Amino acid sequence: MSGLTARPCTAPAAPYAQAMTAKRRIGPDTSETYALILDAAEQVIRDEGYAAASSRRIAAQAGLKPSLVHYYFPTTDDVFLAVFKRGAAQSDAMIEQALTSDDPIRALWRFFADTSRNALALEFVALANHRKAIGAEIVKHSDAMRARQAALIEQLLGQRFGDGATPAGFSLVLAGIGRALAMEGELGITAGHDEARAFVEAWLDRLVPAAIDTKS
Amino acid sequence: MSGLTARPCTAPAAPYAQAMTAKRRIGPDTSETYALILDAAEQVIRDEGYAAASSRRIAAQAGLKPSLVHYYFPTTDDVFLAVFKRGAAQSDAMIEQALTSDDPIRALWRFFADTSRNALALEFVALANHRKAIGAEIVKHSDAMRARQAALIEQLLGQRFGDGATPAGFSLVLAGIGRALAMEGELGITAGHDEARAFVEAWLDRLVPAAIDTKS
Amino acid sequence: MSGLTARPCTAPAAPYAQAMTAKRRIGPDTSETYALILDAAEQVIRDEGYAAASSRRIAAQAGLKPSLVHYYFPTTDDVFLAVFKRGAAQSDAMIEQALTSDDPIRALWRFFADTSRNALALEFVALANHRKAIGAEIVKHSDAMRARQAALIEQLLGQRFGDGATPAGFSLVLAGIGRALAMEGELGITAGHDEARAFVEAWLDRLVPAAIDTKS
Amino acid sequence: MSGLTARPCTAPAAPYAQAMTAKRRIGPDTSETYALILDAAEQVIRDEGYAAASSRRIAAQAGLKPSLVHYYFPTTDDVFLAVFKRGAAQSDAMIEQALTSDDPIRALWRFFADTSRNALALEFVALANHRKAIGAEIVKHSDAMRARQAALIEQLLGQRFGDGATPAGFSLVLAGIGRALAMEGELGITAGHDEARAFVEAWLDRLVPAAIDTKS
DNA sequence: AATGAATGAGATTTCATTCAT
DNA sequence: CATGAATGAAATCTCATTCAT
Repeated sequence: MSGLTARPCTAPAAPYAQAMTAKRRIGPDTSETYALILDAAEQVIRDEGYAAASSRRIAAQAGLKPSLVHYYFPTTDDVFLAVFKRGAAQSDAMIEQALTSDDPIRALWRFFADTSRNALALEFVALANHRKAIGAEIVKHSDAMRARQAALIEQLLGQRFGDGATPAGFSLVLAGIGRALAMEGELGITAGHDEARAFVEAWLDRLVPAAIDTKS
Repeated sequence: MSGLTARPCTAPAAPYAQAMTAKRRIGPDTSETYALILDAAEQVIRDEGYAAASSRRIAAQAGLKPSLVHYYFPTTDDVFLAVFKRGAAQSDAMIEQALTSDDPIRALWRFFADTSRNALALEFVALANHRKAIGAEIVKHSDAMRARQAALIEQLLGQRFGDGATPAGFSLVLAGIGRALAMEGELGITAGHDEARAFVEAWLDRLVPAAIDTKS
Repeated sequence: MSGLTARPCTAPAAPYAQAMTAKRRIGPDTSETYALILDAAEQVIRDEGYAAASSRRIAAQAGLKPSLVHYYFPTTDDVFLAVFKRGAAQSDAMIEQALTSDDPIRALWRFFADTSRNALALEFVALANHRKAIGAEIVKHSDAMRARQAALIEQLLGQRFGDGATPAGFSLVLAGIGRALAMEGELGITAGHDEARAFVEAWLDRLVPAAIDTKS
Repeated sequence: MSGLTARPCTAPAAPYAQAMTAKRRIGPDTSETYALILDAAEQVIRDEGYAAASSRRIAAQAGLKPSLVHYYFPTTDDVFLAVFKRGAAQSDAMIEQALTSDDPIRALWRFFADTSRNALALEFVALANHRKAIGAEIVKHSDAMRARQAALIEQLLGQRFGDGATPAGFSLVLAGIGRALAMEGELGITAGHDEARAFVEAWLDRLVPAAIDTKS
């Protein structure tokens, strides 16, 4: 795979963080170096894929020595998990901001169709295939996010759904279409994109007519 | 699968083989090992992710020596590309079958929401981020598939779309929702799934009412 | 060494040609393919060094399949030896032509200082370090050549050497200076070259004055 | 040899090390392994040719693990370059010593005709054909050496040259003859050697008569 | 006369990780 | 806090060679 070597899963399903907490610093850290490593790791994952995100590569990106990465994150999986958690927290904040904005539904849609966080999320989904800790974290985060959205959508749209849709279903549908647009867009696929966008917007207009006025 | 009489791809990548590409024997004897490798590679990618699909790992899965994998596929990328192309051809066939069935729209929807081909497709999308050859192939295939679907949808549903939807947009929307269901389902996320499914089916019922009778 | 892998010397000091003569064709062959392989091998050795001249690489250069190279030359060393022998024969011819020309001494000097055959010769000398068969062949050829030259120089210049020089010594001196010029010239070293050339020519003029007139 | 306080060259080639090159410890502890690798590499190149100098082979010669060789020299080319540079520095020292001796011209001639450093130098010239970094280093070193010699020869012999020879040309001529003697001698070619040696010495006697007395 | 298949060895390089300091 | 040294494992790829056809 030329450069994409699968790391030997020395501790595949191991208690990846708790057991060695005592040994080395793990978990949120306020130091600059810690953030620097996460930034570098995110960059590498985004640009070259999770398989390229070795501790050496991350250290190089950060301008640090590999040993230091291991000092902060005993295991490379720890880096992945920390990057995911930070990214998930950022997504949460963005969604929270969307949901508390003037026009929550459309803000949510814009978030879903936004390309910026998509490549990273996709890498983590692919990664989840063989890093169970990542998979569990994704599920946890995804469930919480959908529940939060569903609650707010219910409160906002209440009885409006006439097509058999429910808040959670609505959230999933928007997310699915948005993600497809973002993912395909990044690959360079554009056929049907404008039409799909227009279709969703027309649909939202029917569901949330009042917001048309308040929308920027 | 073995019906596509795949030829070993040593020829295209090996520098010394250009002169005799045409003479390459493509009988079943040759294809067996070739198909075996592709099967093994697909299995590994599906189960453990593309990053785990090393020539060693693939060979082990196929019960072959690693050297033999390199004999058929000089480069690991060649394996990926061949697996993708074979998978794409299979998808094409499935879609074609769906589109020529009694109830093409719902068959298409069932294909999109089907979990079986999804993990593999996702791996390739992730892989495409840093393997341009894969990316190009995905785009090519995806564009062709969407065009084919749009043409048939147009012919079937014609003026029925009342929401500003168009055939290509419709295809994308169905694909996006289906993929979200499949991907999340595989991860273990289920919130909102039944509702989303019901919603799509209700929508399809409004668009393709006649088919309700013919559907199983 | 990235691409320069030392071939495992499976049969290092083995009777590299005699023993398997019966098995496969070896030794001078008049077929086109045989010459094609030698041409390709020479090209590769010249351009990329002897270490890059693998049977695969040679086959690629010749547009043939690797198996065919092995069919003509059971061992890669056989290729080297054949290339060397052919090159040596060509050098012999060139020297013979020089020695029978109007101005043999200067023609010999021009041959020595000629760059064209130098890179190849150098590769063979380097190769001789660990392929004893090559080394033996070089010594044999070199001794014969020097003897032939010495005989002719003696006949031409006879008693002219006043500096304690003898024909064989004279031949070696010319060869050494010429080779240095050629070798350094190819590397891009030029300091002192014009001066050395002028020096040799002045020397030859003193030794072979008559030829000044006959020289073109 | 260990007196040149060589630093491990991990720094220059390893991407992650730029920041701390200055901090690299260069104490004897570090240098030992480094020098050990260089010694082993030089030995292998000398005995079996540059093509045999794989990281495995070098490690075996040094009694180290192959990984350790890569730790010090990320790339096999780095080993070659380091060996060349060290050898060049040693040559420089030897030449400097020759040039500052009682009888510099004859000492230089003895250096040129010395067999000990010749095999190695030849390997590097052959290597230079397809390793441009090596080639550049050879040219650089060779030019500097010739200039230094020419300057000193001029100062010593000044107007003595009567045959159209100049200091730089003289240096090249001596080097060429000396190298031919050394190289052929190593191969086992001896025809004309004594005569050539006698010829050069007679020539030097005419050029540097005074030294006859001081010479051992 | 020629060639596809196969294979074991080995070369280069990268990795994660440990450890002593 | 941080890091240089070291190492075993693995990944990718190339080789020479054999063999059956």
